[in-house]
Amino acid sequence: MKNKVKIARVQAELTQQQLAKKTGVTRQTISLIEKGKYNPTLNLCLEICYATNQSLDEIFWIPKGEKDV
Amino acid sequence: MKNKVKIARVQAELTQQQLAKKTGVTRQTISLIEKGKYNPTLNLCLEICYATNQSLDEIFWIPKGEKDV
DNA sequence: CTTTATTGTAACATATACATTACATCATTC
DNA sequence: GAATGATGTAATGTATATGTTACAATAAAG
Repeated sequence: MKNKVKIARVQAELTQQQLAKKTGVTRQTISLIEKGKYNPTLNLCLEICYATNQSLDEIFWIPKGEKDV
Repeated sequence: MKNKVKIARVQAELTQQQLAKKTGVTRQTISLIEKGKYNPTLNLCLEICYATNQSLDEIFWIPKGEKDV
């Protein structure tokens, strides 16, 4: 699960704690998602986009074939 | 959970059954997602995109403020 | 060198995404 | 008018996303 959450978060100048609060989850959840250790739900993906002012494609898109490499 | 999975599926000329097979889930899961009755994981969203040749933003984006209306 | 902020991660609990089986409805087709 | 394909949905089970609590490591700050 390669994604760009950490990049988006840093660009938005948020800590994991702050992003967690804005998105309604815990800091641990943000940490694990950044580390690629699990597979967030669409709702949470959208909340992360709103909090960082980016789109789903910008943060979460993975080209076909690059996903489970 | 408003999304455009059904529109994308019909444009790709797939039945629920065929889309389910391509994405590795059951027909019931596809049906419930189309009906907005739950909140798919990012992995499954990506599989649906690949199977229908569309992007995350095209199928799953919801503008801030329109989500939990 | 203690304090504080940020991040990683482990153990255990809970909520929910998804599977399985099954049955119903509605078209179409033979 | 039985048979078949497409879809909706309900009951129950399993896997996993997420919460809670807690501890460790690092770096900056005082």
